[in-house]
Formats: sequence, C-alpha cells, structure tokens
Amino acid sequence: MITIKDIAAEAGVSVMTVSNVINHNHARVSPATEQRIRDIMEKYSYVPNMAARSLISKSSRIIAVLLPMWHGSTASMLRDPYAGQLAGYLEELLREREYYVMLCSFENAEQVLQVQRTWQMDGMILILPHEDPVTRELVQKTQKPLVVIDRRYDDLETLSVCLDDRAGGCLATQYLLKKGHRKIAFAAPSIYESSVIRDRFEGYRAALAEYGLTEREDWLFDNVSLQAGGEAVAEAISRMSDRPTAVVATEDLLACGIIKGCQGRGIQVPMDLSVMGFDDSMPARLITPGLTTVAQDIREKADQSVKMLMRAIEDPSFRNDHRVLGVRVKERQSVREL
Amino acid sequence: MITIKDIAAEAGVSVMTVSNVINHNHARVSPATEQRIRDIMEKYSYVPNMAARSLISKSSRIIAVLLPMWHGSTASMLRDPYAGQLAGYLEELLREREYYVMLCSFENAEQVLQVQRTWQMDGMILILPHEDPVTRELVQKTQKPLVVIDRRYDDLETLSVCLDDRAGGCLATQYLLKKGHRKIAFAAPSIYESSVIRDRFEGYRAALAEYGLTEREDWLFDNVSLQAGGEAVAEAISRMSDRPTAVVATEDLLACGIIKGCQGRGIQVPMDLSVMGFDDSMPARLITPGLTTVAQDIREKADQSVKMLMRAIEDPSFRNDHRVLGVRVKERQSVREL
DNA sequence: AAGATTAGGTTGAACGATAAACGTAATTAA
DNA sequence: TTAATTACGTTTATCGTTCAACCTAATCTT
Repeated sequence: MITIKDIAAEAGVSVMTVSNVINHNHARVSPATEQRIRDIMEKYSYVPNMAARSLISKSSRIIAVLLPMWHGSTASMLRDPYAGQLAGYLEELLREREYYVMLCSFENAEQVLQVQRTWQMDGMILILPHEDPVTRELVQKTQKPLVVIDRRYDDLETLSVCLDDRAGGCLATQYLLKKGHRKIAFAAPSIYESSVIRDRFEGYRAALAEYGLTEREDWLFDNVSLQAGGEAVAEAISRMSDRPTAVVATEDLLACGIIKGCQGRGIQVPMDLSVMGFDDSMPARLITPGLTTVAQDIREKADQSVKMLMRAIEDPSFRNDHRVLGVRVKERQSVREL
Repeated sequence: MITIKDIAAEAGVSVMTVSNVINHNHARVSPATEQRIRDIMEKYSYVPNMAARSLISKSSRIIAVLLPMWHGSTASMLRDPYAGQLAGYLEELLREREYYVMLCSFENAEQVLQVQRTWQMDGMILILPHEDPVTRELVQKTQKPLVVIDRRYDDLETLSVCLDDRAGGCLATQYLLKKGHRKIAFAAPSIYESSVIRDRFEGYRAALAEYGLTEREDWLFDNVSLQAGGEAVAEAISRMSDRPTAVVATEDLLACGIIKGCQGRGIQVPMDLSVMGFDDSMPARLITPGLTTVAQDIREKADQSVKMLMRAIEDPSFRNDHRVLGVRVKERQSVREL
C-alpha cells in the first residue's frame, strides 16, 4: 500500500507538504511543487487513508442513512420503494459533497449512537421514522447532527424535512369535493402511525369542514395493514348500505390495495368508488385505472435534507429547523366526476 | 471521547489487556479481569474507534454495495425496488456478521477502486451490473473480494450469484406452451443488456424447440425501454394481422407496461393476450390482472452472496465461484388457457 | 528437582495522516 | 537601512488501536 510517506519521499519534500496539497492548503505550497506532487500521486494512484485522517481529525465524512426496522420484521425498510429512492438520491447528493453514506438499520437508539461513535460519523439522516419511543430517544440523545425526514417533533429541538401533509390531505379531499363527491371515506395504515398521518387526516377534516361536512365514524378506516388492508377496506365498503362515493388513502400502496379489493367485489373504480392515493410512487402509475394521487418531489426532499445537514455540520448552533415541502395533485383515472 | 486508555486506567490494567478483551482473546486475560473490564466499558458506553483499529489492522469491516449508474442518469438504481430490497437484505445479513455497509454509486471502475482503498474495504457486492466495459474493468482490476449479482463473466475469474435465467425463460415459455399457446412473443428492455437477458432468451428458444417451434423475428421485441416500452410493444401487437397469443417479458415492469398498453388499445389480458413477467416484484401483485411471473427469492440471493463474500474474505484463494439459484412460476391471472 | 510450559499479563513501536508551532530566505514597508 | 512580512516549507507530537516480543510467577513433566 502506497502512503503519503512514499509520495513525499519521491517528491523530495516532507509529508506535511504532501498533506497540504491533499487538503488544498494553497498558501503553504508553491504551484510548481504542488504540480510535481500531484503528478506523483497520479502516477501511483495514491489515495489518502481515511482511517488515518479521521483518527486525528475526528471526522470521517461518513453520513449514516438510518433505517428503523419494524418491530420483529427483519429487513429494513429499503423494501419500501419510496425509501429506496430517497436513499438513492441522498447517496448521490452526499457523494457530490464528498461524503460517504453508510446504511444503518436499527432497532434501538443505543445501536445507532454506538455506530456513530465507532465511526465518528459527521451526521445522520433518518428516513421513515416511526412514532415510537426508539426514534424519539435517538433524536433526543444524539450529539451529532440528525435530520429527520417525514416527522416533526414539536416538543424537541430537531432538524426535520416534511411534506405539507395537512395541505396534502386537504388538497386530496378538496379535489374530490370539487368533483362533486360528498361522501368521502378516509383510510390509513397502522404501521405508519406518525404526525404524517395525523396531519393528512386533519387536512381531510378541514376540507370537509369547508363544505360544511364532518367525517363519519364508519367511513374512517384506520389501523389497517398495508398489504391486506386494501382488501379489508374494500370488503367493508362492499357490505355497506350507505356507501361512500370516494376514499382518500394515505398511501399509494393502500389505495392500490383498495382498488384491487374492489375489483374482486364488483365495485367499479372509479364508477362506483373514486380513490385518491398519496405519494405518486410507481404503483400509482402501474395500476389500472391509473391512480390519482397527491404527488411529492422526492428529489427535492433529499436535496433539502442534505442542505440542512450540511449547514448543521458547519454550524453547531443550527439544531432546530423545519422545512415543509409543497405537494400537488397528480391526476390520473381513479377519480370520477359526479 | 472515551478511549481504551481511560478504560485501562480505571481497571488498573494496560491498554493491551483491554484490547484483548475487546478482541475476545480469552487466553490472555483471566475471567475476573475480563468481567471487571467489561463492566467498566458498559458503564461508560465505550465503543472502540474503528479508524484506529482499521489503521493498524488494515481492515475496516466495511463492505461496499456497489450501484452502477446509468450513463447520464443521475440517481443510482436504488430507485429500482428490486435493488432496494436486495440492498436491504444485504445490509441486514452483513450487520449480523458485524460488517458495515457503505453505499457506493459509481460511473467508472477507478472511482470504486479509489473508495475501496480510501476505506480499506474488506469486500464489495455489485448489484444490477451492466454489460459494459466499466463493470468488466472493475471485476478485472479489483484486489479485494467482489461478488457480482446477476451477471456471469465466463471468461474471467469471478464470484457471482445468478438466477438460473435460462431455466426461467424456459419455464415461462413452457408454462405458456402447456396452456396451449403456440404463438409466443418475447420482449426485453435494452437497458438491461446482459447475460441475464441472453439466458432468458435462450431458455425461451429452447422451450419453443421442444415443441418443434422457432422464434419469429416480428414477435421479438428487444431494445425497448422499460418505461415506454410496454406501450410500444402493445402498439406493435395491436397493428399486427397475425398476432401472438402470449408474450414473455423479461421483467415485471415491462410486462406491466404491456398490460397497461393493451388496456388502452382494446386488447384484453388475458383473453386476447396472455402475459408472463419475470421477478415477482411488487408491481406483479398490484396490477390487474395479477401478473403470472417467474419468481425468485431475493433474500436467498442476498444470503448466498454474503456467504460467498465471507468465504472469499477468509480465503484469498477463493476467487472463482458461481452460484445459480432456482426459480419457479408464480401463477396469477395474466395467462389464459387456450 | 530441574527444566519446560502455561496463565496472565506488560511494553514499546507502529499504522498513516494532521495540528500546531517553528524555521529561513526573499521581498516589502517605513 | 532595518524591521516586518510573506512565501514556502519543516519538525515534532499526537490521534486510538493492535502487533510482536517480552516478562514473571505458578504449575506441570519426567
């Protein structure tokens, strides 16, 4: 393995001069010497050893992308295509800034903090956080900058990037109302119990209120599972005498499940039931009828998160900020004009 | 920051004794001393500094998950849900073995080799490899163990884990043949030019041959894009006077695109056209009709890859091995009995 | 009983880089 | 002309571990 010493020896300078070249300390080395050293580094394909650098500098240029694991369920949430996309964008944006991305699934806060210290990570980004004690504990205990995506902690100092979920829920409902729907159900999975769902629900209620409507208990489907939940919702609706004409689902996957469940029960979408999703993920495009959904810009989310993290790394006093990203309705064919 | 010295001081032993405890050198330290040291480590939540360890041991316990980027396209391929799942499983399996996972998108081989040396990575796993000079160069040049998933290099010494794609192509076609189909088309996207596609095609031909059939040029759709490709295939089929009754697609997404394309053109699936996919990914479950597809076990793939990598890390002479994983048909509703 | 082994440690150097302080010659300012 | 500054370096200590060699008392072999 070729080290800074070898480069220094061949260039006839001290290792410190080579170090100054590596770290762009232009003031400390003449252009001629710099070029000579660069040529030699090139010649031997020299790359500095990060272990040595971070040992003394106390910074590893590693950012953790944290993936909480669902209790019991092995395999982190990268199986969720949304998480995968987000992680992909984060990696890309961090790489541009010469940071390295370590993937970290975890079950409790202590695990994360240990890994953080083990590697002297410079920062962390938490995606798909739960409403649970673990992620909350993590947010409280971390010493290093942590950006939380998709979750606000109103009572804690945090860095977070969220959608405007309230506006999203409102937008979805308003869209249906404008199409003439007045009997609008709401469906949310249990596994995503977080401020996100609450905000979307609040938006739903607010939109109804604008039209002088209130939600009906029996048209609220919460605590349903993502996989089988759509079936359950479709089944419940099919049994009703007074059926809703539309349903707002808090996630595309759930919306797709509902559509699929309806198809097996003689309920036509959108003729008998209009369905709105949330996220504009791949399934929304693939399903028939195409899912009308509240779209978000995942790349923008990643971008804002990285920018926030970078600022927090540079400025230790920057530890409390919340960015809210806009949403819009992406029209497809799952909603009918009444 | 609390270091091994602090622990040693408090325990009244040398740092080396603490080091021996950390590294499970039971022979060198008495049970009583070990317990005392462990208690102190626990008390201070001490974790060893990986930079210092890997600086001297020349091993970082980092495994790179390599994600090639499509020329030009930013954002690595984690957007592919298959890649996300695979990465998730890999992380989980490596974590169990106390390895850390670094995500690395890359455009050329030199980048990867640099990062590998920078961190003294112990190994790498390449997912979604292309048939291009870059990945080939990487396979050739790497000094550290590299497991390639989904690609064979018959002319190079490599570690690889693949599906039995030939059997898969064969199985899919046989399935259709047994259902009475004799006019079977084949569709493959261009962006995945690799041994995988060739093998699947070969399996397709072999199955046809068993029934005394040969492929028809005009029923071969290759070089179609993943997104718009399905539409193009559906469009082409709709214009034909002598239409195929079934089509084998080499990827679920393409198959879904074909189904969607057919729906807009008055071709009923499966009544007018049967469609087979490949992968059994989420879209296969979501689309209507449910996609009959060749299923693979992604977790098994991850598991085999990690095992192969572990063996290669332990044994430097183990640099050429190929594992082929079985496939099976997952029946849904997109194929009709003729 | 004498030498060999074992159990349970210790010591000092080394890993590859950076921080901080310290030259020294040439140039500039007063 | 002399002091101050600048340009371009070097030197030494240090980061937190592990490696390799060494030590000592107690136990085992023959």
